[in-house]
Amino acid sequence: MAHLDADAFYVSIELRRHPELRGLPVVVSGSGPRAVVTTASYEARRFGVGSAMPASRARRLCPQAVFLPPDFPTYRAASAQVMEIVRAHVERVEVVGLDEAYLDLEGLFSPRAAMRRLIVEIRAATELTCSVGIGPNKLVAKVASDAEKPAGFLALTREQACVRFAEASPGLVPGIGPKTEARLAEMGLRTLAAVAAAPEQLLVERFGPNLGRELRRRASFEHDGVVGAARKVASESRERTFDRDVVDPAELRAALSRMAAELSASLTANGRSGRTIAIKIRLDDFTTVTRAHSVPDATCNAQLITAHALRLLEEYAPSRPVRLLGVRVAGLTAAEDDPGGEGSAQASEEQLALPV
DNA sequence: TCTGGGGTCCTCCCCCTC
DNA sequence: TCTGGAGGGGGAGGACCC
Repeated sequence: MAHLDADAFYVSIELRRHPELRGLPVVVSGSGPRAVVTTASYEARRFGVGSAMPASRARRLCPQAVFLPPDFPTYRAASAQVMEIVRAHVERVEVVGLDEAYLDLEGLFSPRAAMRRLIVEIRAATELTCSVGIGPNKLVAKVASDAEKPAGFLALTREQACVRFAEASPGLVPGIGPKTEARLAEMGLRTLAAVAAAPEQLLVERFGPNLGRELRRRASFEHDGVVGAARKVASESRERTFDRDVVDPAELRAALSRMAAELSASLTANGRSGRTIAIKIRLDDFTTVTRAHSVPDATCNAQLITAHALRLLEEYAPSRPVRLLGVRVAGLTAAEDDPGGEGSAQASEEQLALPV
């Protein structure tokens, strides 16, 4: 299997339109006071700027960097172009986000040569460079593609991956995040080799049967995931972090109503509807609360989603200033799964359920 | 330093039903 | 009639990913 990952994707696309910025530190980020960095060029990364960092901090670390706003429609179009080229070379492709994909290389005569040709073709057609990792499973392929970025190309067996990354911290492996890494460190397990060698019983006692066993397998680069098709969408949401914390209930209601209308429009346009309506509230101290309510029939109706969201907000009645507010519809069914649902043309005639 | 937006999956707990 | 366990669904929170 291979993992293909475009290098600094958003920044690279911006550099196509702004070639004069090549070689300079460039950062793609939002513009508000609470924006975070979406992508940084490798020149900016040398100053310590990285993804998900507050843009304010990025400016302090690298005041000379050029900050550009994200342009997602253009990134989506570029992604589609790249994935079209990938699909012309490989039959089974699992796209993950805009900038990466897993490829099933089974049956290819010369997988490495095929991947070399693919990245040359992507570069010629799009001016974008990619890194590629090849391995016996998705986990090895993913870690291998990250190992020598940018423009990396690395093929490893599982055993080679275990040796090469033995001393790396557990967080190198996808699925082991900062929290799990910290808990492992508390147990004295600070490297992948240490986690792989830890008694399974110890990990199971600390993390439970599922995660405990999975951690040990991942640290040993064992993985049985297949290159699959895109998963069904399970939920859709709209959320917004306010530029300043909001106390006024009327302002919160207005923001929530706007987001509910926007979400409803998107669900309707995509023929989706869902049974669970939820709100998300982040307070000024960063505590995050969710409240949800399930209705008997799947809906994408703006009035209904808004009414339930407002009711959940009213019941929670935030006791502190609100930093973020959001609305989500989950338990989605597509129109073709649910021909009588509100995603269909009959929706307008349907009796609306009142919030209880 | 002060932490986005859009998602998925897992776990725990509670309640209801059988 | 009462009690207890199993199992499912919903709700909440958390970890993780791009």
